Amino acid sequence: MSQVVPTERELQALKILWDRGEATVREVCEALDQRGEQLAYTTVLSLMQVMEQKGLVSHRAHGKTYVYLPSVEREATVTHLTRGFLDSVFDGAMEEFLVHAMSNHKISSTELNRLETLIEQARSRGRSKKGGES
Amino acid sequence: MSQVVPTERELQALKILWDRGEATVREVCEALDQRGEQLAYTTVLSLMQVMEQKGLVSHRAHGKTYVYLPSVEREATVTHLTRGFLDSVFDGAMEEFLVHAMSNHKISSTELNRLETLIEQARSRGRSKKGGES
DNA sequence: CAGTATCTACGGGCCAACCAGTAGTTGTGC
DNA sequence: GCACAACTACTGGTTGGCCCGTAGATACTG
Repeated sequence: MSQVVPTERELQALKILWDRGEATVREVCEALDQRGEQLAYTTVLSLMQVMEQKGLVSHRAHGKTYVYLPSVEREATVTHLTRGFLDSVFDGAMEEFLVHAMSNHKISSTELNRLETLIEQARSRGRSKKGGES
Repeated sequence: MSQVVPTERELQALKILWDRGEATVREVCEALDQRGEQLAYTTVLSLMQVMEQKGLVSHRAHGKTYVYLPSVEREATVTHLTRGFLDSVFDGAMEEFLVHAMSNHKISSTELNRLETLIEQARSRGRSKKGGES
């Protein structure tokens, strides 16, 4: 099961589907256009077909056109990608990442405040939360 | 110049070089072995050659063997990889990442405490620290 | 009906990453 | 010198991601 991990392009397409709920090839194509990625229509079509084959999206027919919708959840996918990143770059240590992020002034003071709030929330949630698996 | 970004395998090799300072192909090969990655000697050799060509490492001759050393800094490389990840997954928003990380109980309470400390440090550094670019 | 527009299906080309084998070189021991 | 061991150089093969063109089906228009 282990969730197929989307490639860069596939992720871009997924984002569009997640935002809209569903979309035709044409719509994905245009949305990509607006984000500065100009691709031939058939290129996007191929992308969707590959993604469907991977189980990332599914489609239903509306007239002669296909309407694609995501079949993986945004949260789960992002979690997967994040874990992969942390594993490969920081040997899985989230803390290492945070240390790195902090010491690189990538975070504004506004975000620091916001971060503290998040920590508080995480603490209170920590009580009731259940442990899943890897 | 925009720094060449290492692939997964290349990153593994770089980590070994960063840890040791320098290493021969044989040593990299064995280090990889210990981390569960069994690769033919010539495969690792090829890897190093490609990396050198990319400017990720350099070598000096010691007898008939080459001793490789990293020519990119760990910090810079990690920063690059991190930025790439944040851009592609979170549209560059570090905060989004943190929100995601927090709400997924990936962080233990011990780490939460540690994180608070980091925030404090970041605040005090924020004063004296100078901003770089971008 | 003829023409046009739009969609899907399929196939192929290109390139980077990855893996490894073979050949050639060099050093060492006897 | 000769055999052997270890190293580098070079070449090739496989895979996956990415991009797109052509062909075939379908619907719409005058």
